[in-house]
Amino acid sequence: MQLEISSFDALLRQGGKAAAGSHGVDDLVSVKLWQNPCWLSFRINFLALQFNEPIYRWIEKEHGLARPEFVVLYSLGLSDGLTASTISSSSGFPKNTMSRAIQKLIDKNIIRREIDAADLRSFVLYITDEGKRIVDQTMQPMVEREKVMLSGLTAAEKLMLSELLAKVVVDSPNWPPMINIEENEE
Amino acid sequence: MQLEISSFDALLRQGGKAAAGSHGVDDLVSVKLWQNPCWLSFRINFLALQFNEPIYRWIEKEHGLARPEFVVLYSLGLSDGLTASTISSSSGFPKNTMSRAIQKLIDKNIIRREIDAADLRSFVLYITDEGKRIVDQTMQPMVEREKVMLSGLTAAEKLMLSELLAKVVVDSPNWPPMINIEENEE
DNA sequence: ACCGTCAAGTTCCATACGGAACAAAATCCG
DNA sequence: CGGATTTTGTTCCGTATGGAACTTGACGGT
Repeated sequence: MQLEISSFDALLRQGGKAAAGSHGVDDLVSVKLWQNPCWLSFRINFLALQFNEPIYRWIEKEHGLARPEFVVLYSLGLSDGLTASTISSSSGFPKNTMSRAIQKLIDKNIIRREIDAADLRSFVLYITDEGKRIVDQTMQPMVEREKVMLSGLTAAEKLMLSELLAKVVVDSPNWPPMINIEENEE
Repeated sequence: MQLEISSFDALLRQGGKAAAGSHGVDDLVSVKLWQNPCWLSFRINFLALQFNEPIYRWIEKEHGLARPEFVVLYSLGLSDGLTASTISSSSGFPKNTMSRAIQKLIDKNIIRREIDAADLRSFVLYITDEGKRIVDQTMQPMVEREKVMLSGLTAAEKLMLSELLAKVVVDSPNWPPMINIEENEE
């Protein structure tokens, strides 16, 4: 069965092609940009990679923290006093990976853990001064990397992009969970 | 050292907050949306996850293909006759991971490999009929997932988002490679 | 108050992952 | 031409990963 491609869908995935020309970008990247029914996921994944790869490589080298560890640390930097499961669900990492990361951070005195009197199963996590220091030192390269990635956009375009992405994220709780597109086999 | 936050940066990361309200979205997600100096990377990574997680779970279950395998297959579906290294560099997966994925796909008769007479080191990869069948069957859920994710945007907004993301991707070859933010230690 | 169910974290274990070393072929360059 | 260098792809190997089972505590209903 061939998919029907509406002309608007075609328009969508060609978005911005006219203005782009063929500057420097890799051949296969071009194809994935302009001849790809899944334009959104490619672009998002590509950009995520462009951010994550250098940043996490640098953090690993500079501070000895793997990605799951840094995710925990960064989350606490934004909002101290979280629990493991909260961080797990907001970040998409499974809870056992988070559990190990938390252990390592505690061993390194980067975070600290207190028993939650209200729920003896869970612990509340707090960032230490050492942890705050690391967050401060990593924030600069991260912000800088984002700035570089956005340097091709005008101020108005950056604002527009920020708004559109936020709007999609905010809408995410409304999406159906995509359990079994085809329930009808087996 | 505290970072200087310009008022435009603050505006940027608050992009779209007024219109959003506080609908359903998780507490920590809210914080990461609105109180996060790295608004771009969070939003991008969050959305990538929302796409990848259900899709790759479904592909694994339905077709027995892991993510690196499917990346190879999908790339060939868009542009047949690629080499391993091309796919590796465009996707961000290391070449040994791609190598293994290619082996598995060949074993499963999903792709096929021919010697490149012009360069005896490399192989040219082609998708088989079975491979085409799988691509056809997976395209529908993937496109559908994107459609769902974008359902909160108007047609004009979708087009704008597509253009902005494409523009950033096209600009990526111009970014400095971020080798050693601070060259001056060790 | 008790029992079944659910939620938070940990541990176990098989496997996938990716860095590094490697072999073979192409390319560069004097 | 011939040796140094780069590129392509594979293999090796230690480690991180994430599914599943498990422990402990909370919760809901009767």
